[in-house]
Amino acid sequence: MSEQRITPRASDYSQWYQDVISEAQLAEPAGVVKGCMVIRPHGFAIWEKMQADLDRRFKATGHQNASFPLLIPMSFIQKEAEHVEGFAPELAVVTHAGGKELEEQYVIRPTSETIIGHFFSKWVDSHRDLPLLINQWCNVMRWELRTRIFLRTGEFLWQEGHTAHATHAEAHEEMARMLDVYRDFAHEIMAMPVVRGTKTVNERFAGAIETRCIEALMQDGKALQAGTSHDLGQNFGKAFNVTFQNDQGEREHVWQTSWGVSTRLVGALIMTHSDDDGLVLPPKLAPIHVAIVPIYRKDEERASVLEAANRIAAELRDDGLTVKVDDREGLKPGAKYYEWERKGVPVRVEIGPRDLDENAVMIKRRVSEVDEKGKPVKEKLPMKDLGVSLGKVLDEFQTMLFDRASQDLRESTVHVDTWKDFTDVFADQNSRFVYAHWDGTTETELAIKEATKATIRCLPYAEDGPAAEPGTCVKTRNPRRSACCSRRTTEARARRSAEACARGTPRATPCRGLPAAQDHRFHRSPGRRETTQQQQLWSPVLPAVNWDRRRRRRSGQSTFLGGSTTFDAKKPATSAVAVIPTRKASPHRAARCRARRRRARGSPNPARGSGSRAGARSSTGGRTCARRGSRRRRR
RNA sequence: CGGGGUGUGGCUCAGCUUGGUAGAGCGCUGCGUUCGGGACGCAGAGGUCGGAGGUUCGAAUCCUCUCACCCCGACCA
Repeated sequence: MSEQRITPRASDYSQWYQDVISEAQLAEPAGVVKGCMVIRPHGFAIWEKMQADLDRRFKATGHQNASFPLLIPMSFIQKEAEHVEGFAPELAVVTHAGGKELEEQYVIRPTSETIIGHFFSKWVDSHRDLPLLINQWCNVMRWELRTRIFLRTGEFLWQEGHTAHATHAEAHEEMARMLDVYRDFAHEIMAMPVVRGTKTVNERFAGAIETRCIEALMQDGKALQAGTSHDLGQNFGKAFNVTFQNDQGEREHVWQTSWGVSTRLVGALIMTHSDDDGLVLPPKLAPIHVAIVPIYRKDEERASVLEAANRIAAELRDDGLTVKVDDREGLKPGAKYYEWERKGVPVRVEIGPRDLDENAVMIKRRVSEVDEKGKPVKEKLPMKDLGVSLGKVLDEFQTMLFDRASQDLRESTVHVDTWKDFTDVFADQNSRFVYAHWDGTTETELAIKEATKATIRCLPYAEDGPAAEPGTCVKTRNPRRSACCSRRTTEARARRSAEACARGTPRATPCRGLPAAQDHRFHRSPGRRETTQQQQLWSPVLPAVNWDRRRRRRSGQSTFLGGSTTFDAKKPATSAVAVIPTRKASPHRAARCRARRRRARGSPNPARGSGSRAGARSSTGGRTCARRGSRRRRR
C-alpha cells in the first residue's frame, strides 16, 4: 500500500477530484485547445448511459430530437437584449471562412435559443402547431476564463430542450415538468439527491422570466447546479417574431421554455459518490457492472480458472450485465483489484482454485466494510444463479449510494436565523447548505456573497426544503421567505489545507448500512425501470440550495459591441475564429531565466505546485528523485 | 485584464546561477521467476531540450524576440 495515486479529499479536494478523473481515465484536459477537454472512452460511456435514460424520458414526455447549426449569425444573438448582455463576453466568433472575411460574423453556439427561435417562427402559424416540443443533443462553446474538467469547460456536451406553447400557463407547466424529469433522473439513475428551487432574479438565465434548477451538494459542502429549466415568457417569441393565430383568430406571440443538463452531470456524479480510492459509480450508470479477476498459480489452474471465468461471464452477460474478464498476464491480482476500484466498477468477482472446488465465487463491492484487520470485506456467492444474486447486489448498491448521499445531504444542511450563525457556517473555507430567510433584494444577495462567498442557490420547493414561512432576513432583518445558500462547487478557489475541508475527512466507516434487499432483478430492466422505490427512500427532510449564477453582468462591464471592437482592433484577419475577449501574450524567456537564478539562489518559489502531491510521488520514486524532490519542495 | 509560473523520452521531473556533445524514476518492449489486496531480476527501445535569431571554437545552459500551456485574482444561467 505504498503508492498514493489519489490525493485524499482531506488534503486537497480539488486535486482529489482531478486525480479521480485521471486515474479512472474519464477525461483529460485537451491541452492543445484551451479550456477544453477530451472525454475518454470510459467517461464517454457514462455520458452515453445518461443520454440514453434522459432521452427516453424526454420522448416519454412528448419531445422530439432535432439538430440545428453549430454557427449562429451574430445578429441573432443581438436580438434579445438581456441574452446579448449575458453571453457576449464568452462568445467565440467566426470572422473568416473560405479564405475571406465574412460579411456577417457567426458565433459558435453558446446555447441555441436564438437560432431555434428563428426556425420556430417559420414552423409555427396556428395554435394547431402548438405545443412544439423539441430537444437537441449537441456541443456548445462558452469561452470561460476558469475551467474545471466536466464542471466548466470551454466546450461541453449537453441537451437543450426548446418548446413553444399557446399559453403562459402551459409553458410554465412544461418548465416545471422538465425540472421534475431532471430530479427523477438524478435520484433514480445518478443516486444523487437534489433540491428543486427557483433562482433569484440575479441568478436567472439571460432572457428568462423565471429560472428553476436542481441543486446538488458535493462532498466538500459546496453546491453544484445540476440542471436548469427556464420559463422564457414571450421574450424570444417577440425577438424572433414567433406568432400564431389562436382559436379566436387573433395573432399572439408564443410562450417558450428551454431546459438543459450537460456533461457537468458527470462531474456531479464523481463528487457525489467517489472516495479516496477513486471513482464510485451507481450501477445504472456504470459502463462495466462486474469485473472478474481470475486467480491461479500453475498452468493447469490457469486453464480451469479462465474457463470458469469466461463461462460465468457469458452467463452474466445473458442476464444483461456488462462484464469484463481481466485475464491480463503479468499483473498480480491485487494490482487488478486496485485498478477496477479506481475505475468505479461496482462489483468485483474473484475466481480461484478454492472457489472452483466449492462451486462458489468471492465478490467485493466497490464500497464495503473493512474487517478488524483493516481488510475489505468480501462475500461468498454460489455459482448457481450468480446473475440473480449479483443483480440483487447491484440493486442494493444503487440504493445504498442514494441513501448515503441523502444522509450526507441531511447532515450538511443547517437552518439559521441569525447573521452570526450564518457567517459561522462559512467561516474559513467551509460550506454547507444553509436555509435562511432573505429579504428578496439583489442588494442583500450581493452583500451576503461579498461577506461570505456564499450565494443564494435557490428558493426551494416546499417539498424539497422548509416550507415558506414568515421570518426576517438573516442579514437585514427585513421580513421574507426562506432561501438556500451555499458556496458553489465550481468556484475557482482551491482548498489547500486539510482543516479547510470540513467534509473532506475520510468516512469513519466506508459504508453505511446496506438497505434490505429488493425483490426485483437489476438486469431485468437496467436503467429502464420506472422506479418509485427510491423516491420512497428519499426522505424530503432537507436542504435547499443554491445558485446558478450566470449571464447577468452588471452594467458598465463589457458589452458585446465593446468586446467585439476590442477584438478586431487587436487581431486583424489572422485567424478564422476569434474570441472575445482576447488575451494578452504571456511573459517570455526572461522570466524563466529570472526564475532560474532565484531557484539557484535558494529562495522559495511561491507558485510551486502542490507539495503534498510531489512528496507522495517522490517517496516512491527513485533515490535521486526523492532526494531532489524533497530538497526543492522544502524550501 | 492584473499577478505568478512552466515548456527537456509516453508521464513526473533533474541538469541552467558557473557553456563542453542529455540524465533519473515511473511507464513501455523481451525473457525468466512470481500470482487470494498494488511483484522482482536481467536485457532493451525511446529525446527536434517549445520555436526563431544572436553571442561563442562549442548553447538545454548566456542574450533578444516569439509561441503555448498552467496557477492565483478578476470574471463566471
